[in-house]
Amino acid sequence: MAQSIQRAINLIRLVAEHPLTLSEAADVLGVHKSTALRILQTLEAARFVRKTGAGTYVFGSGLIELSELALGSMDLRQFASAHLRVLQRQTGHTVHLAQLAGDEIVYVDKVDSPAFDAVKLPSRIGRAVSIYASAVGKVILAHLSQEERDRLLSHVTFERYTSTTFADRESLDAELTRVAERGWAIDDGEHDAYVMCVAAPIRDSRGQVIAAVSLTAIEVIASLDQLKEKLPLLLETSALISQELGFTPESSPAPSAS
Amino acid sequence: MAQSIQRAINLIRLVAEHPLTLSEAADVLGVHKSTALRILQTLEAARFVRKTGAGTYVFGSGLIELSELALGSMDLRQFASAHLRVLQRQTGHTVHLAQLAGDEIVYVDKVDSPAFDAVKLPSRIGRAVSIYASAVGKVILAHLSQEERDRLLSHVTFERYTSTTFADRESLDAELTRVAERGWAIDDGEHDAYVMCVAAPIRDSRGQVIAAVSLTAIEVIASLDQLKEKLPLLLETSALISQELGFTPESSPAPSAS
DNA sequence: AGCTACATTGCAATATACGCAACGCAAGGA
DNA sequence: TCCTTGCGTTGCGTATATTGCAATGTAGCT
Repeated sequence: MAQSIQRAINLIRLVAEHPLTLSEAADVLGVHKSTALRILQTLEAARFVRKTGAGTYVFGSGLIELSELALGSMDLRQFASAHLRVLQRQTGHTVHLAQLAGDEIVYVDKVDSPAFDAVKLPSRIGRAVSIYASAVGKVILAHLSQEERDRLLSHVTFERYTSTTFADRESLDAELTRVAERGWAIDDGEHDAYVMCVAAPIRDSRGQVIAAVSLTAIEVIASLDQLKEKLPLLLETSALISQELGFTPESSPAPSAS
Repeated sequence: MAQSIQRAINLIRLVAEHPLTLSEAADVLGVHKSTALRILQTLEAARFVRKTGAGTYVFGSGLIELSELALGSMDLRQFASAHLRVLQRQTGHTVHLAQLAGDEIVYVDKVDSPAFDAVKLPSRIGRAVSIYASAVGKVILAHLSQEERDRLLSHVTFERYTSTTFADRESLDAELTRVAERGWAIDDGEHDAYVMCVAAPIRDSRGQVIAAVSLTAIEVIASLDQLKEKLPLLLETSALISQELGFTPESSPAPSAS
C-alpha cells in the first residue's frame, strides 16, 4: 500500500527488538544497503532510531516521547502511579487507569499482579476501551455533563457483546443514573463474559471527572461480590489521586446516598 | 531524504498531539487527500494510528507497545516503579532508573518532583546516558566483569565535558575501582558542570548488576554533600528493588568498607 | 601494508507513490 | 422528496521520488 513506509515500520519493529547493523537491516528487509541506509537516516532524523558508537542502530527516544505526548497529561500518570501500585498490592487484582482522550477512553496505566503465574489481562496501555461496556467507561460517562455524554455517544453503534451488555441508549442511561448516584460503577461481564470490574472516578482541580481507576479480575479468580469488598480501598485510591490533582472534596456536591 | 517516510512521521506527530480527520491531515501535509489516506492506512495497519467511530484518526497503541518492548524488561520497571516514587517523596530530588541495554545505558524511568515550580531536568526516558560521565553509568560499569567493561568501553571516544570528567581510560578505571569498593557512585558535574548525582546499583536474581537508581539535583538546589546525606535512602531503595528481582544479599560478597 | 567488511555517495532507470477526477455516501436544507 | 454539500474512497496515467548498482571512503584485522 505504501511500500517505503511499510519498510520503515518493519525496520522500527526490528530495531525495537534488538540492535541492528545497516547490512543486517538490508538483508532482513530484502533491499539494497543504500535503501536501508536512507530509511534509517530518515528515522534517525526523527529520533525514532539512534546510531550507537558501535555503528548499530537502536531504538530512539523519539518514539517514547511521542507515546508520552499522546498519553497526554503525564501529570495524571505521575500523580497516580504510586497509588495504583499500592492498590494492586492491597487487593492482589489488576489495576487500570483510564482517561478520557478526545472522543474515547484509553488506558494510560496498568499494574498487573507481579506473580509469575498470575493471569495477564489482554488490556494494553494506549488501547481504547469500550465506552459503554466497561466499568471505567460507564463511571466517566456517568459524571459528564449531558452535552458531553451525548457527544461521546453520538458516534457509538451499540453492540450486545454479552447477555449483560447495556446495548441501547435507554438502558445505558438508566445504568448511568445509578452509577452517578452511588459514585462507582461495575462491569458484570458486559464486554467479556468472564471479566469483572469495579471502577471509581478521578476528578481534577475543577471537580471535573477526567479519568477512572478500576480493579479487574476474571471470574475464576474473584467474583464480582469479592471485588466489591475492595470498594473502600478503590474509593480511597481514587480520592487520593483526585487530591493530588488539586481536587478539594468540599468544593463539589457530595454523591447522594442511595 | 525519504519523502513519504518523512510525511508519515509528520502525520504520526500530528496525530499524537490531537485527533485528525483525513482532510485536515492532507491540508497540513500539503498533499492530496488520496495521498494522506494511503499513508494513514499504512500506519493504521501497523496500529500506529487508529480510526475512531467518528472518522478521525487518533494515536494507536502500536507505538506504545513498541516503546514498552524496547524498554525491555517491563518487569524491572513494574517492580521498581513504586520504590522510585517513594524515594522521590523522601528526598524531594529527581529519581532516575537506568538500565544496561545492549552497549548502552538508557533511562527507563524518571520521577520528577511533582511541584510545579520544580526544575525539570532535560533527561528523558529512552535516552542514552554517557557511560563514563554519569553516576549511573559508572556504578553499572564498576560492577561488570572486566570483559564486559572492556566491551562497553571499546567503542567509546572519551570527551572532557567538564573539568571533573574522567576523560581517559586510566583515570576512569581508578574511579571505577573506588566505586566498586564502596558500592555507589557520584557524578560531580562530570557531564554538565552544575548537575550532581549519586547512584546505586540494582542486581537481578543472579547477583548481576543490570541497572541503577540515581538521585539528581542541580547544584543551586542541593550540593553533592547534601545529596550524599540521602545515600542511606538511595541504598535502601536499590536494595529493595534488587530483592523484588529475586536478589538475595547473602549470595554475593559484601562490598568492602573503604 | 594489504585485506576484508562495512558504511556512504552519485547517478541513471523505473518502480512507486502521487495528484487528478470520478464515484459513493451520509447529513442537512429547501 | 430531492438537491446540495462535504466528506472519504477508488482507478488510473504520469512524473517524481526511491531504488539498485557501482565506485568510493573508512576502519578493523591478519
